[in-house]
Amino acid sequence: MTVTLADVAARAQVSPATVSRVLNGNYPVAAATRERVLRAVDDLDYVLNGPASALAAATSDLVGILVNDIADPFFGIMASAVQSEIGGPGGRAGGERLAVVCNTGGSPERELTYLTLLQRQRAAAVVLTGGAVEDAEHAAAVAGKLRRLADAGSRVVLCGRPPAPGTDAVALTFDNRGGGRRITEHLISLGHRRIGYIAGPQERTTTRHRLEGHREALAAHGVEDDPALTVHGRYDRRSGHDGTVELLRRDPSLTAVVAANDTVAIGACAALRGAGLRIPDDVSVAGFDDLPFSGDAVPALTTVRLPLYEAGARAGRVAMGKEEPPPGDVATVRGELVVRKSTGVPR
Amino acid sequence: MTVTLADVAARAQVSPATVSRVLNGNYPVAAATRERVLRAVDDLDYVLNGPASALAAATSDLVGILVNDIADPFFGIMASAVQSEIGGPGGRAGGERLAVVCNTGGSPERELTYLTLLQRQRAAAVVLTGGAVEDAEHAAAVAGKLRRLADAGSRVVLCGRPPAPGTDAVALTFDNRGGGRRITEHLISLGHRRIGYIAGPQERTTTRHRLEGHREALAAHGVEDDPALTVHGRYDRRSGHDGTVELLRRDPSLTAVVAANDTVAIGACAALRGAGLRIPDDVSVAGFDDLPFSGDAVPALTTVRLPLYEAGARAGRVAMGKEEPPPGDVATVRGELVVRKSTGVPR
DNA sequence: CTGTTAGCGCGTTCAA
DNA sequence: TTGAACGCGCTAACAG
Repeated sequence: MTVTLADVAARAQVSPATVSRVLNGNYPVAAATRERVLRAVDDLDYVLNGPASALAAATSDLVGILVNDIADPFFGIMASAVQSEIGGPGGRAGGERLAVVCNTGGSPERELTYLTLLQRQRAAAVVLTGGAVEDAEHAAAVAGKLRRLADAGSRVVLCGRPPAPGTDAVALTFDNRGGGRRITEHLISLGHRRIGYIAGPQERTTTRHRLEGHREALAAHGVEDDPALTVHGRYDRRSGHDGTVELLRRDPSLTAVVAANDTVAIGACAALRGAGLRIPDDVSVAGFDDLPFSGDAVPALTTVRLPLYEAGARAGRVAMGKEEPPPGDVATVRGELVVRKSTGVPR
Repeated sequence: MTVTLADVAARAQVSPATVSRVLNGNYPVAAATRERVLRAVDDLDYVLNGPASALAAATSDLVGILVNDIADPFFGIMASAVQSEIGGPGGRAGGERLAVVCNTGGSPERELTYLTLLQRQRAAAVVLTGGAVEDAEHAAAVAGKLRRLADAGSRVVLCGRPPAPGTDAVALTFDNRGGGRRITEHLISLGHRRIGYIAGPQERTTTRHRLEGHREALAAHGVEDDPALTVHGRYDRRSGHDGTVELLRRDPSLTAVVAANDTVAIGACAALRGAGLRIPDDVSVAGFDDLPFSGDAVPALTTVRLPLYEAGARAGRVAMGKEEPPPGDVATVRGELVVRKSTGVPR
């Protein structure tokens, strides 16, 4: 039915072992023989059987990339960067590796499910992107999975995610706290004192770190941290809209809104506009991440730029063993304040 | 080292076959025995060996999803929809299927490479999203790959892509031509006569179909189709910006711009604003797709809504055999005109 | 309902 | 430099 290695061997008049060797290029093979084999492969339209190969070699060409939301460019950009680094030569049997982007939807259970699936597939490497869920039990379960993946030979890299204690996974962490601090400092320096904050989901590390940075800035400049000025929601536009409506209800005198990320900020802008407020004349708005659309928003969004592509690419290289892990297996990636048109002096 | 099926069998005091049976749930097993096996699996922290399983069963739990650009929500939305339908029960060994999102970057070579990789992995199904490249040689190569995938037992579904002649792949096609016609008719009905068109890459089906719809509308209403009013570019913001600058240079009197998609439209808006023109007072702008940000743009974008999520979900179900393929294996998915604030009567 | 027996297709020793 | 033989871990008949 389907053509196998043996068929190729027969046609090239060599042994199956020889065919395997030319395909993997791991052993010396006479040039003439290799020619013959390659021709047979071509003639027969032979495609290596991945599972069989992986079984025999006890490793596969799969590289898993876990993302919270594949429809969100924040993750899409990192995923495409990781993927750009894992292709090319270096893989077994033909040189190409298969990037497997897994969409967890932010669900802890699905995260674990996918890690199991990748372990089952004997993935060559696994890259986890985005913040982690702050739940002791889940964190322990993830750590266990990561440890077992590593034991089985998979390289594990965290991208934009804090280190996982109890594992030796390499972590490229975003400096969310520092970014959060800088964006709020920017607003304070403009003269804002009543600053609303629309945070992400309560239990995520990214949410907490950005919020902590915000509070650090308030404290450092002696600005009151009114709990009523912080609301939580998801990392989407809707949350920005609804959160802003709520903040405005609680304190109509606020002069600035900091959003958990750019998508949330866009929703905030919509809500402010809906309330008849001008940006930044009446209320300033700040985001986080600097996604592609942020510069095109009207007004262009002041935000913290995270080098998503660069971080993803580095994670990919580390996962492939093409780059040394950072000292201590942890690197912090800073975000840069980008001041545009959505922030100004308070009215 | 790693625990195998045999280890589980030994601990549960049953044969390996029985363990396999409870794991796959394909054969009747006594409740007591199943209990015992499941406990042993748990005790030993056993994880099925995917490659071995796939080798023996001659099929895998992998489902491939090909996308042109994973960082583009257009594809992200479809991919997440496909993926939402392929999980759950029905897969082998534990019920979960692994969605493999493959990023071709729009490159024909990578498209072929990924198809080979998926064939190599004996993927259970493959979903190709987005337009096809219009190159006879490449089309033939893809058709050949798809045929071989189907022969090997993979189900092949095209989502938002025209049928592939010479294959029996199911196609859920977007009515790009009809959408293109409706958006331009909308502008004509508002009174526009000098309408610029920023098309996508020359050689893609999506580009051609949308453009043809545009021209049909012009012809149907006796509006001159000036070749100078059409420019080509990529499906990104930059192309929208640059294309608009060029169109403005060629004809400063144009009153409307139709963009290849919403992302391009956003770029067009930025360029118009940069030229000191108001939208829609001076120039109307229309997009295509209705991505999440389109309603939040300022002004909110008039566009053609494509039911990306629904189409992706349907493709996923068909790929899983959960839904019957449409009659003739081809279904056309219509886009709906969404009139918002970016279009108005010409100045 | 369960155990026994063969492979699935390939990589990798060990000899030659 | 090449071939022969074995086994990777699992599933799918076939018995019982």
